[in-house]
Amino acid sequence: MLSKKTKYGLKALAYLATVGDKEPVQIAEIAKHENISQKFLESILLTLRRNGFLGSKKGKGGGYYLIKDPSEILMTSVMRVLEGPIAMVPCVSLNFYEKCDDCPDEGECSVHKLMLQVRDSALEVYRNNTLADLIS
Amino acid sequence: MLSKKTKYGLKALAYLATVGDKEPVQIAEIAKHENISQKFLESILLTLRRNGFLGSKKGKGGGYYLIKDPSEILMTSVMRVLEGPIAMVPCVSLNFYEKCDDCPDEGECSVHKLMLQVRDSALEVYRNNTLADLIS
DNA sequence: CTTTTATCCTATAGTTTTAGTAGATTAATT
DNA sequence: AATTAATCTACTAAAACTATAGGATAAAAG
Repeated sequence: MLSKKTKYGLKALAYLATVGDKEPVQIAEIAKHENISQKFLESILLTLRRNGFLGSKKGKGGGYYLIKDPSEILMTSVMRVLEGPIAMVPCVSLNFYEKCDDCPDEGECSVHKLMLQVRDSALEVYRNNTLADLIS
Repeated sequence: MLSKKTKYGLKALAYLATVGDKEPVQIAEIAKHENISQKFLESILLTLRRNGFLGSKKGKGGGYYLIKDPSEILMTSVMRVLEGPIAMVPCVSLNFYEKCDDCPDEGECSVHKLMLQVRDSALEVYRNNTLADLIS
Protein backbone atom coordinates (compact mmCIF):
# COMPACT_ATOMS: atom_id res chain seq x y z
CA MET A 1 0.00 0.00 0.00
CA LEU A 2 1.03 3.54 -0.71
CA SER A 3 1.54 5.45 2.53
CA LYS A 4 -0.49 8.57 3.23
CA LYS A 5 2.80 10.39 3.44
CA THR A 6 3.61 9.59 -0.17
CA LYS A 7 0.09 10.23 -1.33
CA TYR A 8 -0.05 13.63 0.33
CA GLY A 9 3.44 14.49 -0.79
CA LEU A 10 2.59 13.75 -4.40
CA LYS A 11 -0.60 15.75 -4.18
CA ALA A 12 1.22 18.68 -2.70
CA LEU A 13 3.85 18.59 -5.42
CA ALA A 14 1.15 18.38 -8.05
CA TYR A 15 -0.67 21.32 -6.54
CA LEU A 16 2.48 23.42 -6.50
CA ALA A 17 3.05 22.47 -10.12
CA THR A 18 -0.43 23.54 -11.19
CA VAL A 19 -0.16 26.84 -9.37
CA GLY A 20 2.73 27.36 -11.68
CA ASP A 21 4.53 30.55 -10.71
CA LYS A 22 7.47 30.26 -8.44
CA GLU A 23 5.59 32.23 -5.80
CA PRO A 24 5.55 30.59 -2.38
CA VAL A 25 2.35 28.80 -1.40
CA GLN A 26 1.49 28.45 2.26
CA ILE A 27 1.13 25.05 3.90
CA ALA A 28 -2.36 26.01 5.02
CA GLU A 29 -3.48 26.63 1.45
CA ILE A 30 -2.13 23.31 0.19
CA ALA A 31 -3.56 21.43 3.16
CA LYS A 32 -6.99 22.95 2.66
CA HIS A 33 -7.06 22.46 -1.10
CA GLU A 34 -5.98 18.81 -0.87
CA ASN A 35 -7.83 17.89 2.32
CA ILE A 36 -4.74 17.05 4.29
CA SER A 37 -3.99 17.51 7.97
CA GLN A 38 -1.87 20.66 8.06
CA LYS A 39 0.57 19.46 10.70
CA PHE A 40 1.15 16.19 8.90
CA LEU A 41 1.67 17.96 5.61
CA GLU A 42 4.14 20.25 7.32
CA SER A 43 6.51 17.38 8.06
CA ILE A 44 6.11 16.00 4.56
CA LEU A 45 6.97 19.29 2.91
CA LEU A 46 9.96 19.53 5.17
CA THR A 47 11.41 16.28 3.92
CA LEU A 48 10.67 17.32 0.34
CA ARG A 49 12.59 20.52 0.94
CA ARG A 50 15.48 18.72 2.61
CA ASN A 51 15.70 16.44 -0.39
CA GLY A 52 15.94 19.21 -2.90
CA PHE A 53 12.46 19.27 -4.37
CA LEU A 54 11.14 22.38 -2.68
CA GLY A 55 12.36 25.75 -1.57
CA SER A 56 10.77 27.67 1.25
CA LYS A 57 10.42 31.18 2.55
CA LYS A 58 9.51 32.19 6.07
CA GLY A 59 7.31 34.98 7.32
CA LYS A 60 4.53 36.86 5.57
CA GLY A 61 4.26 35.99 1.92
CA GLY A 62 6.23 32.87 2.68
CA GLY A 63 5.54 29.24 1.89
CA TYR A 64 6.84 26.48 -0.33
CA TYR A 65 7.64 26.48 -4.02
CA LEU A 66 9.10 24.09 -6.57
CA ILE A 67 12.80 24.49 -7.15
CA LYS A 68 12.87 22.67 -10.47
CA ASP A 69 10.60 22.61 -13.47
CA PRO A 70 7.89 19.93 -13.10
CA SER A 71 9.15 18.26 -16.26
CA GLU A 72 12.47 17.67 -14.53
CA ILE A 73 11.05 16.00 -11.45
CA LEU A 74 11.11 12.26 -12.01
CA MET A 75 8.76 10.00 -10.11
CA THR A 76 11.61 7.63 -9.36
CA SER A 77 13.28 10.20 -7.14
CA VAL A 78 10.06 11.40 -5.54
CA MET A 79 8.99 7.85 -4.72
CA ARG A 80 12.37 6.95 -3.27
CA VAL A 81 12.32 9.96 -0.96
CA LEU A 82 8.73 9.63 0.19
CA GLU A 83 8.02 5.91 0.01
CA GLY A 84 11.50 4.45 0.19
CA PRO A 85 12.78 1.65 -2.04
CA ILE A 86 10.86 0.95 -5.22
CA ALA A 87 11.67 -2.74 -4.96
CA MET A 88 9.35 -4.86 -2.83
CA VAL A 89 12.23 -6.83 -1.36
CA PRO A 90 15.67 -5.48 -0.46
CA CYS A 91 17.42 -8.22 -2.41
CA VAL A 92 16.24 -6.72 -5.72
CA SER A 93 16.70 -3.09 -4.76
CA LEU A 94 19.05 -0.94 -6.82
CA ASN A 95 19.52 1.79 -4.25
CA PHE A 96 18.84 -0.07 -1.01
CA TYR A 97 20.21 -3.53 -1.67
CA GLU A 98 20.39 -6.02 1.18
CA LYS A 99 20.85 -9.74 1.17
CA CYS A 100 18.07 -11.89 2.59
CA ASP A 101 18.93 -13.70 5.82
CA ASP A 102 16.99 -16.79 4.91
CA CYS A 103 17.94 -17.13 1.26
CA PRO A 104 21.11 -19.07 0.46
CA ASP A 105 21.11 -18.39 -3.28
CA GLU A 106 19.38 -15.44 -4.93
CA GLY A 107 19.78 -16.96 -8.35
CA GLU A 108 17.62 -19.90 -7.28
CA CYS A 109 15.04 -17.91 -5.35
CA SER A 110 11.56 -17.81 -6.84
CA VAL A 111 10.63 -14.69 -4.93
CA HIS A 112 13.73 -12.94 -6.19
CA LYS A 113 12.93 -13.89 -9.75
CA LEU A 114 9.39 -12.57 -9.55
CA MET A 115 10.21 -9.40 -7.67
CA LEU A 116 12.94 -8.48 -10.13
CA GLN A 117 10.32 -8.28 -12.83
CA VAL A 118 7.97 -6.30 -10.62
CA ARG A 119 10.73 -3.84 -9.78
CA ASP A 120 11.65 -3.38 -13.42
CA SER A 121 8.09 -2.76 -14.48
CA ALA A 122 7.53 -0.25 -11.69
CA LEU A 123 10.80 1.49 -12.49
CA GLU A 124 9.77 1.87 -16.09
CA VAL A 125 6.57 3.61 -15.04
CA TYR A 126 8.30 5.94 -12.60
CA ARG A 127 11.02 6.77 -15.09
CA ASN A 128 8.47 7.63 -17.73
CA ASN A 129 6.56 10.02 -15.52
CA THR A 130 7.60 13.46 -14.42
CA LEU A 131 5.55 15.75 -12.24
CA ALA A 132 4.55 17.56 -15.41
CA ASP A 133 3.00 14.38 -16.79
CA LEU A 134 0.79 13.97 -13.76
CA ILE A 135 -0.88 17.35 -13.99
CA SER A 136 -1.56 17.43 -17.71
CA MET B 1 7.35 -3.85 0.97
CA LEU B 2 6.46 -7.45 0.46
CA SER B 3 5.26 -9.00 3.70
CA LYS B 4 7.05 -12.01 5.14
CA LYS B 5 3.77 -13.82 4.88
CA THR B 6 3.73 -13.44 1.11
CA LYS B 7 7.41 -14.17 0.78
CA TYR B 8 7.17 -17.36 2.82
CA GLY B 9 3.97 -18.39 1.10
CA LEU B 10 5.56 -18.04 -2.31
CA LYS B 11 8.62 -19.97 -1.21
CA ALA B 12 6.48 -22.74 0.19
CA LEU B 13 4.49 -22.99 -3.01
CA ALA B 14 7.68 -23.03 -5.03
CA TYR B 15 9.11 -25.77 -2.85
CA LEU B 16 5.99 -27.88 -3.21
CA ALA B 17 6.18 -27.36 -6.95
CA THR B 18 9.80 -28.50 -7.15
CA VAL B 19 9.12 -31.58 -5.06
CA GLY B 20 6.77 -32.41 -7.84
CA ASP B 21 4.79 -35.48 -6.90
CA LYS B 22 1.45 -34.99 -5.33
CA GLU B 23 2.70 -36.62 -2.16
CA PRO B 24 2.06 -34.60 0.98
CA VAL B 25 4.99 -32.66 2.39
CA GLN B 26 5.06 -31.87 6.09
CA ILE B 27 5.10 -28.31 7.37
CA ALA B 28 8.27 -29.09 9.28
CA GLU B 29 10.10 -30.10 6.13
CA ILE B 30 9.08 -26.97 4.23
CA ALA B 31 9.91 -24.75 7.19
CA LYS B 32 13.32 -26.27 7.60
CA HIS B 33 14.19 -26.20 3.93
CA GLU B 34 13.14 -22.58 3.48
CA ASN B 35 14.32 -21.29 6.86
CA ILE B 36 10.88 -20.26 8.04
CA SER B 37 9.38 -20.29 11.52
CA GLN B 38 7.23 -23.41 11.54
CA LYS B 39 4.32 -21.96 13.45
CA PHE B 40 4.18 -18.92 11.20
CA LEU B 41 4.33 -21.05 8.11
CA GLU B 42 1.55 -23.17 9.54
CA SER B 43 -0.90 -20.27 9.40
CA ILE B 44 0.23 -19.29 5.93
CA LEU B 45 -0.30 -22.77 4.52
CA LEU B 46 -3.69 -22.80 6.13
CA THR B 47 -4.82 -19.72 4.23
CA LEU B 48 -3.37 -21.16 1.04
CA ARG B 49 -5.41 -24.28 1.59
CA ARG B 50 -8.56 -22.33 2.40
CA ASN B 51 -8.14 -20.40 -0.82
CA GLY B 52 -7.88 -23.45 -3.00
CA PHE B 53 -4.16 -23.63 -3.69
CA LEU B 54 -3.27 -26.51 -1.43
CA GLY B 55 -4.72 -29.77 -0.21
CA SER B 56 -3.79 -31.33 3.10
CA LYS B 57 -3.76 -34.63 4.84
CA LYS B 58 -3.60 -35.25 8.57
CA GLY B 59 -1.73 -37.86 10.54
CA LYS B 60 1.32 -39.89 9.65
CA GLY B 61 2.37 -39.42 6.05
CA GLY B 62 0.28 -36.28 6.00
CA GLY B 63 1.18 -32.77 4.96
CA TYR B 64 0.41 -30.26 2.24
CA TYR B 65 0.39 -30.68 -1.51
CA LEU B 66 -0.49 -28.63 -4.57
CA ILE B 67 -3.98 -29.13 -5.88
CA LYS B 68 -3.33 -27.71 -9.32
CA ASP B 69 -0.49 -27.96 -11.75
CA PRO B 70 2.12 -25.22 -11.15
CA SER B 71 1.54 -23.92 -14.66
CA GLU B 72 -2.05 -23.19 -13.75
CA ILE B 73 -1.29 -21.17 -10.65
CA LEU B 74 -1.17 -17.51 -11.63
CA MET B 75 0.76 -15.03 -9.55
CA THR B 76 -2.17 -12.61 -9.68
CA SER B 77 -4.29 -14.94 -7.60
CA VAL B 78 -1.48 -15.91 -5.23
CA MET B 79 -0.57 -12.30 -4.60
CA ARG B 80 -4.16 -11.27 -3.99
CA VAL B 81 -4.64 -13.99 -1.41
CA LEU B 82 -1.35 -13.50 0.41
CA GLU B 83 -0.57 -9.82 -0.02
CA GLY B 84 -3.98 -8.37 -0.73
CA PRO B 85 -4.76 -5.86 -3.47
CA ILE B 86 -2.20 -5.50 -6.23
CA ALA B 87 -3.00 -1.82 -6.55
CA MET B 88 -1.15 0.52 -4.21
CA VAL B 89 -4.25 2.62 -3.61
CA PRO B 90 -7.82 1.35 -3.29
CA CYS B 91 -9.10 3.85 -5.86
CA VAL B 92 -7.27 2.01 -8.66
CA SER B 93 -7.96 -1.51 -7.43
CA LEU B 94 -9.86 -3.89 -9.68
CA ASN B 95 -10.88 -6.34 -6.98
CA PHE B 96 -10.86 -4.13 -3.88
CA TYR B 97 -12.03 -0.77 -5.19
CA GLU B 98 -12.76 2.01 -2.72
CA LYS B 99 -13.18 5.71 -3.22
CA CYS B 100 -10.72 8.03 -1.51
CA ASP B 101 -12.19 10.19 1.24
CA ASP B 102 -10.08 13.17 0.41
CA CYS B 103 -10.26 13.09 -3.36
CA PRO B 104 -13.18 14.89 -5.02
CA ASP B 105 -12.40 13.80 -8.59
CA GLU B 106 -10.41 10.71 -9.51
CA GLY B 107 -10.07 11.84 -13.08
CA GLU B 108 -8.16 14.89 -11.93
CA CYS B 109 -6.04 13.16 -9.30
CA SER B 110 -2.33 12.95 -10.01
CA VAL B 111 -1.84 10.06 -7.61
CA HIS B 112 -4.64 8.16 -9.28
CA LYS B 113 -3.12 8.71 -12.69
CA LEU B 114 0.29 7.46 -11.62
CA MET B 115 -0.95 4.52 -9.60
CA LEU B 116 -3.11 3.29 -12.45
CA GLN B 117 0.02 2.83 -14.52
CA VAL B 118 1.83 1.13 -11.67
CA ARG B 119 -1.05 -1.24 -11.16
CA ASP B 120 -1.22 -2.12 -14.84
CA SER B 121 2.48 -2.81 -15.06
CA ALA B 122 2.41 -5.00 -11.95
CA LEU B 123 -0.64 -6.85 -13.23
CA GLU B 124 1.12 -7.62 -16.46
CA VAL B 125 4.00 -9.20 -14.60
CA TYR B 126 1.77 -11.25 -12.32
CA ARG B 127 -0.38 -12.39 -15.22
CA ASN B 128 2.65 -13.51 -17.15
CA ASN B 129 4.02 -15.62 -14.35
CA THR B 130 2.75 -18.92 -13.09
CA LEU B 131 4.27 -20.94 -10.30
CA ALA B 132 5.89 -23.07 -12.95
CA ASP B 133 7.72 -20.06 -14.35
CA LEU B 134 9.27 -19.29 -10.99
CA ILE B 135 10.92 -22.65 -10.49
CA SER B 136 12.35 -23.15 -13.95
C1' DC C 1 12.14 47.36 17.75
C1' DT C 2 7.91 45.07 18.31
C1' DT C 3 4.23 42.42 16.32
C1' DT C 4 2.66 39.30 13.13
C1' DT C 5 3.17 35.64 10.04
C1' DA C 6 4.70 31.34 8.62
C1' DT C 7 8.26 27.87 8.40
C1' DC C 8 11.45 24.84 11.32
C1' DC C 9 12.26 21.21 14.43
C1' DT C 10 11.96 17.71 18.12
C1' DA C 11 9.44 14.79 20.71
C1' DT C 12 5.75 11.97 21.53
C1' DA C 13 1.20 9.61 21.40
C1' DG C 14 -2.34 6.73 19.37
C1' DT C 15 -3.49 3.36 16.14
C1' DT C 16 -2.79 -0.30 12.95
C1' DT C 17 -0.20 -3.90 10.87
C1' DT C 18 3.14 -7.38 11.04
C1' DA C 19 5.24 -11.35 12.66
C1' DG C 20 5.13 -14.46 15.37
C1' DT C 21 3.84 -17.86 19.94
C1' DA C 22 1.11 -20.88 22.91
C1' DG C 23 -1.68 -24.42 23.58
C1' DA C 24 -5.46 -27.29 23.01
C1' DT C 25 -8.24 -30.01 19.29
C1' DT C 26 -9.13 -33.01 15.47
C1' DA C 27 -8.24 -36.54 12.16
C1' DA C 28 -5.58 -40.19 10.06
C1' DT C 29 -2.30 -43.92 10.37
C1' DT C 30 -0.03 -47.86 12.65
C1' DA D 1 -4.62 -47.16 21.89
C1' DA D 2 -0.62 -44.54 20.55
C1' DT D 3 1.48 -41.65 17.48
C1' DT D 4 1.68 -38.29 14.09
C1' DA D 5 0.61 -34.09 11.91
C1' DA D 6 -2.71 -30.68 10.50
C1' DT D 7 -6.47 -27.39 12.62
C1' DC D 8 -7.98 -23.60 15.12
C1' DT D 9 -8.35 -19.80 18.47
C1' DA D 10 -6.39 -16.47 20.99
C1' DC D 11 -2.85 -13.72 22.36
C1' DT D 12 1.47 -10.75 22.37
C1' DA D 13 5.57 -8.10 21.19
C1' DA D 14 7.52 -5.10 18.01
C1' DA D 15 7.47 -2.15 14.29
C1' DA D 16 5.44 1.14 11.17
C1' DC D 17 2.20 4.54 10.22
C1' DT D 18 -0.40 8.71 11.06
C1' DA D 19 -0.55 12.05 13.00
C1' DT D 20 -0.31 16.05 17.14
C1' DA D 21 1.90 19.37 20.48
C1' DG D 22 4.49 23.07 21.32
C1' DG D 23 8.20 25.91 21.15
C1' DA D 24 12.19 28.01 18.13
C1' DT D 25 13.51 30.65 14.24
C1' DA D 26 13.34 33.87 10.52
C1' DA D 27 11.27 37.37 7.59
C1' DA D 28 8.30 41.20 6.83
C1' DA D 29 5.25 45.09 8.24
C1' DG D 30 4.22 48.85 11.06
